[in-house]
Parts: sequence; C-alpha cells; structure tokens
Amino acid sequence: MIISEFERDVYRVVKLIPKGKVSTYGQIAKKIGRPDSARAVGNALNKNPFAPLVPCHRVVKGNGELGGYNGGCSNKQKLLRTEGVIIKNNKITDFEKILNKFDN
DNA sequence: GTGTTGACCACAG
DNA sequence: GCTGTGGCCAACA
Repeated sequence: MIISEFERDVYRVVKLIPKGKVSTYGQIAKKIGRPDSARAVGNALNKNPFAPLVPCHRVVKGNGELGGYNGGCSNKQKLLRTEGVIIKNNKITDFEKILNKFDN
C-alpha cells in the first residue's frame, strides 16, 4: 500500500492527537501546510489505510459535530466518552476545551 | 486529459 | 442563520 506524501502527513498529524482530545479537518490541514485542503484531509481519512492506527474518531468537523464518518466509526464515539470526551447528539461537548489545535 | 465527487472550511451576500 | 462560491488533493468515469 503506497500513499502520497500529503496523506502520510495527514496520518502523522492525526496520530499525534493525544488521548481525550480531538481535532478538526481544518486544523490538520493547516498543520500539514494545506489550510485550504480540509477536503483532501477527509479524503485521506476516508481511505484510512491505517484504520486502527489512525484515530479517525478524534477528527471532527470545524463546528464540533462528528461529521459523516459516523457510519464507519460509530462505536468510537463511546470510546471517546471513555477517554473523557463528552458526545451529545453527534456533537462534542466542551469542544473548544478538548480541541487539540496544532498551534505551533 | 477533462470533469465530477468526496468524511470540509472560509468568505460574501 | 442559510445559500452559493472558491479553494486544495486524490480517485474515478
């Protein structure tokens, strides 16, 4: 399985998200140097060649909603709650508090 | 090779 | 607050 440098960066950053925290497509995109390519980030995670390795459940939309990945990672929501992330109606409670902004 | 689509975000009206 | 448009990367028809 060979992937592009872009996707590799995406997975690298996503894996850096600490337990109990989440991030957004936009933040990840910005971190890897493509602030306008949140779509490509989602696409990379959609393929998800590192399914258990990349915590896709810690990646959500910019407004705190879970997003459309819900179909494949629904059980991960419960896992997030176990890690301390409160999820309410497919939305993250205290989203800004647990949001891991890769702000260097 | 061109156009469309996809787990999206930001800006303008 | 909602809608439309522009923007990036990769995959598919």
